[in-house]
Amino acid sequence: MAKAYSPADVEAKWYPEWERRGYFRGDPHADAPAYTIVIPPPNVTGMLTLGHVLNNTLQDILIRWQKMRGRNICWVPGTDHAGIATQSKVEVFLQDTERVTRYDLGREAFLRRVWEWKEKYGGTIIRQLRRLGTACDWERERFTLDAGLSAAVEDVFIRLYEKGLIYKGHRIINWCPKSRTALSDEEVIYREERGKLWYFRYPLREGGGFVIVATTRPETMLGDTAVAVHPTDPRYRDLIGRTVTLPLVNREIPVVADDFVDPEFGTGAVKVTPAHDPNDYEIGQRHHLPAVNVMTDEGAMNAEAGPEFAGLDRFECRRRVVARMEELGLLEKIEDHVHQVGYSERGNVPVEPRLSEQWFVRVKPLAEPALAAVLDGRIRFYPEKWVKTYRHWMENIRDWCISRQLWWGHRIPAWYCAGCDHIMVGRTRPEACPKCQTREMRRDEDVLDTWFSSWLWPFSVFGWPEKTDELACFYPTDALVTGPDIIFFWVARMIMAGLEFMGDIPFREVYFTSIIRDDQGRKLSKSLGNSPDPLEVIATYGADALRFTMVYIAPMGQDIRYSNEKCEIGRNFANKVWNAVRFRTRQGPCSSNWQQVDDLHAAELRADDRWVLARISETAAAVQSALERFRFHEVARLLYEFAWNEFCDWYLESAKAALRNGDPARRRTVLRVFDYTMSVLLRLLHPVMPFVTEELYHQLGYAGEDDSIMLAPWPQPFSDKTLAQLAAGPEVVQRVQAKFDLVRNVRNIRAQYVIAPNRRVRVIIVPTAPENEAFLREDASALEALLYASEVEFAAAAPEDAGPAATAVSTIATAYVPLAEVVDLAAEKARLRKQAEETLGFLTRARKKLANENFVTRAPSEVVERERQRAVELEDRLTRLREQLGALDEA
RNA sequence: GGGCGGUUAGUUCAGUUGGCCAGAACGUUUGGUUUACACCCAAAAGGUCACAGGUUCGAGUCCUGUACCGCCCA
Repeated sequence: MAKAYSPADVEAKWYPEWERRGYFRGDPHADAPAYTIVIPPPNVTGMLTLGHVLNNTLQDILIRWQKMRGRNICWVPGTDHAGIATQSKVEVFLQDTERVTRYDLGREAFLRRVWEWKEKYGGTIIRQLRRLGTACDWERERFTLDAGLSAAVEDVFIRLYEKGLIYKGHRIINWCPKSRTALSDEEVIYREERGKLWYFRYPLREGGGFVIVATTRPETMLGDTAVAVHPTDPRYRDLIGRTVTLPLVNREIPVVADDFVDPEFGTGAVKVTPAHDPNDYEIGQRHHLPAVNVMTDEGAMNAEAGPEFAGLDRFECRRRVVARMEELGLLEKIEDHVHQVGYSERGNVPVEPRLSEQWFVRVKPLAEPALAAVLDGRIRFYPEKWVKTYRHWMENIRDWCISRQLWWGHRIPAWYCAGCDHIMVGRTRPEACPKCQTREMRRDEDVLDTWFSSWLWPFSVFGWPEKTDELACFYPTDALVTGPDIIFFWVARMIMAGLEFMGDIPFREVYFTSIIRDDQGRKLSKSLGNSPDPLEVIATYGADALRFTMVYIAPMGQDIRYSNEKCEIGRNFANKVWNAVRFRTRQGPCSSNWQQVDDLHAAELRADDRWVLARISETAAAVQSALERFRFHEVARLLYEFAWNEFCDWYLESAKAALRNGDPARRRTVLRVFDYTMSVLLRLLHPVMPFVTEELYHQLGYAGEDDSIMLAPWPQPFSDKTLAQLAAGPEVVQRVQAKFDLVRNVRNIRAQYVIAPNRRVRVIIVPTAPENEAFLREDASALEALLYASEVEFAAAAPEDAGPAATAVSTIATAYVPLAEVVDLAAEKARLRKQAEETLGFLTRARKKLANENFVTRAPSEVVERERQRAVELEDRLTRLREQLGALDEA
């Protein structure tokens, strides 16, 4: 074995092998219970980001864990068609390469080009995922525009239309002037901006005077059809019902009273533009105001804005309107104003609220059962706090605008009769209009929101609406792992769709991942240039290192701060485990019966053996429990700390001594305990670090050529019976840890006195109790090795003949290190005095507690008992420290 | 404006139902070629657990309030 782990070859070797052997395949006819995950489909145009790395690592951990537990795993990968993103990307591409627009090409030809582009460049992310080691069932890879998934989309549209849950309506929607399409409310991102608040004077038609209105969007005044005030506002009571003349346009518009108006905002009088503001639209409805649309779909002014402004871009128009109002003496004042501006998620331009005719889903009837499923616990969220967010959204849900003025996507299956405009919804073009028999008709030009296909993902990937074996076997899926940013877009809607179309929840548990930031706490973004390329990270540190690090630094529910250097954690850890195995391979072939230790008895084992068995069993239990609660970072920490701080630092060092000095039987037993423990450790670690664990499992001979750690059983903690037989319970753990504490104390002396590590010293141990002596004598050679001692002597009291000694006072024993030539009396006294002071401090606090009658009577008896014992130990230690100080005084 | 989260060593964070002598990693200091590992070993220093009250025998943990930071929704 190489001196250091080098991941590249190992990763390149095992991934294709796993895939070739079909380990990732889900079998719909298997006897074993299924465990299913559907991947959150990334955009087909996307590249792998660290967000994907985290997300998919967690899914892979669950899948590999369940595979080892014997479940019939099925992890469905795939991509979505990302309507706006893909269409714009290809438009830019065509513009750059051929200088043509989609309008030049026409719909059919353009779509052919998008498909060509997709075949050529799309799905990069899917290939990149393999580098991470994900155990996806690649034979089931799906794309939201596949024939089957498209059929599901059409089917759902038709069903909901027939049920009256899809309708076409005139409403204010969010319009992206750049992509020239409607967006749903969820696709608008609000950003705080420093803007202005302009105060305009609107002249009253009669009697002179003005009403002053404040606005953040002056250009929309061209579409004003009223001024509104609060009905109880005393300042304006007299104005209600009067008429003002809209400047620049010269339209006569009424002053209306409406509860919506906030008297505190601006002047308390607001302009009303029903065609360009959702709230104004509502006011318009209540007061039967006309809606005047003054803009084109590209965000420029149209003819309704008047000849002076028509054709101007909306922001240019804003400047012109303000300038003209000022000329007319109608600009009262301008204030700085911080407000939220809605941006289009994809287009990254301010959205324009716009009155337009679109298709909507009436979501309320779907939302109610979907909310219930989460509130009654059929679906559980981790961390649970997201339930509140979900609930709030579900209870205030608004209809979902699903039509998009794009070409790339599922075209809406609706036809309009040329004769009577009757709407016909169906899979195919109707022969004739059922109303007027006209045979001429045109199909709706629009496509559906991408989320209208991804909300069906958990069942459409299995062939719905056909009744397939896959659906029967794999639905409902088990866990969903995704980011909290798409809880509304996707998670909530999948729950609605699952309940509506499958009659059952789509998944049982949802884990929301952390948001990844850079080491300064900034979100990762392309423009900041602070998003590392995961493939480069994998090339530098290895896939396992990246996976482990991500999991290790990602606590549940918190943001994580990432930097490439942190991957050293994972790389170093992989190397540590690699080297522990390397040590083992030098000790000869693996034990024949490494799989279990059930037939071993306490008498054959050293305390350190029993300790490591106890600890690996506890670790297995803790890891299992952490996985069940989706506490992934706890899994990583448990394994890291066990492997490094316990197994390598202590057990391996202790085993060295036994292997060097022990008789053949002892040697065999120690190797067997080592092998068993290492095999459990590797299996527990496999879901997080699949490559290195597979490689090491083979290196050690735990798995044959054709076998795999993926097929190895998931480790279980020992039964009570086995624990008793091995005497591997809490007592031995406590004892051994006390021994290690003694060792650390002696090593501290060595460091204090700068004793070269290769210099063996004599250590005299005075145990604090006879059973401690028996315990320490039992495995004296390992103790000697751990202490770097030339010899360990046991004595009943401080040695008198040894000359000046440095003293290590620990619970289990006092250790004397005779150092005639180096001991500095003053320094040694200072050192012991400091310890004595510390001990006294703890002791005082413990005594105070025990003297408190309330504590003794009210605290649980085991807590009181523990405190008593602690006090005894502290007292004992203090006594010994003082004795030693006294002895030094005499010296 | 409404809601949710955070504030613990120099830094990044653990700390599950209150029992803690508050942990880890990185960094720092000291010393190291101990035949698994310098991607390492040993040892050490480093904390009024944001602040102010309260509940409790006992609070990093529960409650109330304040400050600052962040996210989501309007």
